[in-house]
Amino acid sequence: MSSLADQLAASIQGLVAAAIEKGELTGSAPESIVLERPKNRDHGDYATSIALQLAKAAGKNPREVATLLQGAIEQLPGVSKVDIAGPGFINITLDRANQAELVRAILSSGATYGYGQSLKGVAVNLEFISANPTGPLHLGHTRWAAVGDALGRVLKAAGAKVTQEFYINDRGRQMDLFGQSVQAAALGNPIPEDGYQGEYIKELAKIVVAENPGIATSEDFREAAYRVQLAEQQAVLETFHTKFDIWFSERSLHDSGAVDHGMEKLREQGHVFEQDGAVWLRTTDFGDDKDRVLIKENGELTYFASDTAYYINKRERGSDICIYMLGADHHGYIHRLRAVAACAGDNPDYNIHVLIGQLVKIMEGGEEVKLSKRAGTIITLAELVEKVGVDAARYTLIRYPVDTPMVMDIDILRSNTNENPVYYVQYAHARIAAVLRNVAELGIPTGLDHFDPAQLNHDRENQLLGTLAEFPRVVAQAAELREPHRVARYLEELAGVYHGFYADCRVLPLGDEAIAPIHSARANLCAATMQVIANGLDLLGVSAPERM
RNA sequence: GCGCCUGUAGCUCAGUCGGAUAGAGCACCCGCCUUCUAAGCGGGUUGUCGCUGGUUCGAUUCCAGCCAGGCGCGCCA
Repeated sequence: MSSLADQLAASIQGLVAAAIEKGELTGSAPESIVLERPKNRDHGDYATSIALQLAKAAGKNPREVATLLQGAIEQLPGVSKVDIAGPGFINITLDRANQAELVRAILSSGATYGYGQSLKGVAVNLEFISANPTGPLHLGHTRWAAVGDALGRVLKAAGAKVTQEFYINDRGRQMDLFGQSVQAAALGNPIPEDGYQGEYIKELAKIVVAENPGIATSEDFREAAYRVQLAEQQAVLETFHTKFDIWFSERSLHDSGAVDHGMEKLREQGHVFEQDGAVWLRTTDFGDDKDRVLIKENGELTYFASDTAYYINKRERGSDICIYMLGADHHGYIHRLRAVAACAGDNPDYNIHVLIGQLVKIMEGGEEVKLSKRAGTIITLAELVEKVGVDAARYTLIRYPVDTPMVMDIDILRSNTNENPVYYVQYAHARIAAVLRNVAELGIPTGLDHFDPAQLNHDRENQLLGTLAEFPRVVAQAAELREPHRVARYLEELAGVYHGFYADCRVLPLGDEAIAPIHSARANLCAATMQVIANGLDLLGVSAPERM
């Protein structure tokens, strides 16, 4: 389903091509024409600068070019007026009744309004969080838990086939230290140097001992505590509405032979070499600043070897695009991972996409809460949710682009005020729900056969319709750029426009006023708005309450 | 030294195929509920878009260099 704006843009492109054909213009027609929504509402519903772009090649004044196109654009269906402004902008005003047909489209599409096909048929592997199963998920993981899950939903809405995946780092030295730490806690011994110090280690020790009487070796402690800790992470993410299709164990990568297989594949591609007794991957062929070791001199595999094998494994499982979401402290991995893709014979500009999330600071009571990754004072995902709730936590983390560092103020998130944007959006939804309850009670007919689009000609209604029309574009762009925050920002704008409409356009009959077509029309407009807010919040994994 | 990210209003931040007078919230001031949810709406005040050049009809946006801040650069995991 293409939007009205897309249809218009295509039509205008046809007109430009025709003008060139007829010799009225010289130069080549652009591949596509962009219709933008002018900031200033006096500039119509849509505007294009196409005349300014064409003027030079045509050897004409931009306003002349615009004038040339003006008449033909005016004849297009759904267009009521075309103005030329400034240096040569073409401002288009839509026919209002025609625009109001959008309400019908939204209500019949329902929960899928806004969904598109831009990534149809593309299989995306979305890996995020991927924590060690050696402790609770903390604030850094939480940003990805929210953004990653929202991005997955957005990509699906754009038609992609998405696999959300959590890579469990359950192999290596950190796991051994973890086992030794839990064992020490259970026996009342001091935690080893470099071990895990947090309070939760003691709790794990108690659980492990209770469930496994007679447990003795640090390996057994490691395995038992691993299971408990992983289950806890899974449970917390469940409450945070973050879902994974696959929990992928690093161990399984080795056990299944996938690492050997990956290594073999890289050898075939000719980028593996030996030096100083170790086996290397020549990542510097593809932009990395140094080559990377796959097998150490002592014969052990590096963590990097797992990474490469895992990438190859994802691709062989059918993923076209592998998206990695990493913390800022891992940004050194960008070139490395892209080089891995290139070494495997892939196109790093298409098959792999590394997103880097900057750090999250958390403020409470005017002071920064310090984070310490493996020691005591960790703010965990569970604690954050306990403080502010799932909706506020998710929404706040999602509404900023991930490449900017962000500050979460616990005090603001706790407050039910306008400073807290999630309430602003949810309130709009609840407000509409209340209006529609009243509509039903008064018996105002709302079926689409009672919907007369010509009733909607107030400026506020027009503005609301224009904003609703943008939603599919926003979703497509959020998917394309991997930026779910765009959906959140759009919802804030939509909520604002609705509140403005609500202030000026009464939906229910006033006093003993008779029920008229305008009431049905507005009720349907409200229902359409509610649908779009609900769809948008769903893409963020945030609830859309009927009452607040 | 190399690499990634950031620099927009007093504060927190939006703003990508380059567009018209650079936006929002908070804060500050003033209005609006005896009929739809005031967690709302309307109005007022606030800017060398880090700096310097380049590209062009036009640059906060693209390019180069510089300045400032954050983070990282192991045969660790």
